[in-house]
Amino acid sequence: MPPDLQLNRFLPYRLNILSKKVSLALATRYQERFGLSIPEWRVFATLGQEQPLSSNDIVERTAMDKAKVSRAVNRLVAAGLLDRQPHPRDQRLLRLSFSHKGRDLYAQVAPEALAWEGQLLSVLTDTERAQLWALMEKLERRVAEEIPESVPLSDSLD
Amino acid sequence: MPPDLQLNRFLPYRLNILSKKVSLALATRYQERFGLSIPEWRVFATLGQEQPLSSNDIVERTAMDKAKVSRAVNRLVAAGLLDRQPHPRDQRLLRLSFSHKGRDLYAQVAPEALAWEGQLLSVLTDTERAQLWALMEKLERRVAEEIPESVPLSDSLD
DNA sequence: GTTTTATCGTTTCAAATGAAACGTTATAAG
DNA sequence: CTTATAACGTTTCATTTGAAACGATAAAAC
Repeated sequence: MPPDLQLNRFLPYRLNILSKKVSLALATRYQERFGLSIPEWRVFATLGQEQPLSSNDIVERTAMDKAKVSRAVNRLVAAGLLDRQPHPRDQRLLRLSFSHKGRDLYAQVAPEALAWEGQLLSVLTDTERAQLWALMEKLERRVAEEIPESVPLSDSLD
Repeated sequence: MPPDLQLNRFLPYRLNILSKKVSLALATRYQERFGLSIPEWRVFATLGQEQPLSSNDIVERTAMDKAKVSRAVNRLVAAGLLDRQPHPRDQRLLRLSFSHKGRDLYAQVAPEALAWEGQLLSVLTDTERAQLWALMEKLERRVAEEIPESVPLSDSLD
């Protein structure tokens, strides 16, 4: 008798597919309209939260690989969207922040991302949205207990 | 005034991180214990649902790239876990199914995956689990409407 | 029946990835 | 002070990735 593993009722599987679809749908938009790759968008949006940040801050906040962050930052700096300055007290750190151009772009991108999310969430009631956040937080806390010591969250987990 | 995009309340971002963490936690287990890579596990688990399947069936069911499926299938066949036979009526198709060894391995892996999922879901009540599935299904249907025509779901969506 | 056209799975190749090594700077230990 | 250890960000390099080209088969159009 085979074990009853119903894949479409298996959380890791469904979560992966949902996450991919959501990322793709969104990525298609800002790729086409703003020329940002996914890693670039992640870095950019993270800086929208708080500035300045070091590369390592961004690694921690996004669960991205540090090499990937380094490359995304370089592209953003080259594109004139970020300023990169040495930290005055610790020369190992970078102080990353929006350039003027970056701030302008963020002012365009962020509302659009929010609007898109709003469309997506429009299928849920307020109660359901609250449930969704609560459930995701519970799961995230639970799975955090399981993850072996600070293993980097690589991309190719599919 | 900056647009208020709170990243940790932004669904695509949180979904991505949760999905990564879940996949990683699980992957670590079957990688170490059974020597299966993530793509291999996906193919393997899909065949656990239904047999025989063609490579293309697996592509559709898993949202994986067809080149990746092709490579994973080859490794599984080489490892003696799958049988690959030509389809009698359509020579383009493969008939993939578990070998004897594959069936044995599945009998080991599947219960373990289910048990692990059970541990993860143990933080949720029955009601909450039902909510989770309902919410995910709503979101998935909604996002499916947004996805441009049959764009493949690539891996590097992060 | 012959000629498109489409489908399946593999292979190719350029790009992306991430683990490890590296140079640099800071901190801790001696 | 000097040496050893740690942290930050970049670079290197082998591997993985996936878009596109491909060969082979089947279906559709003519």
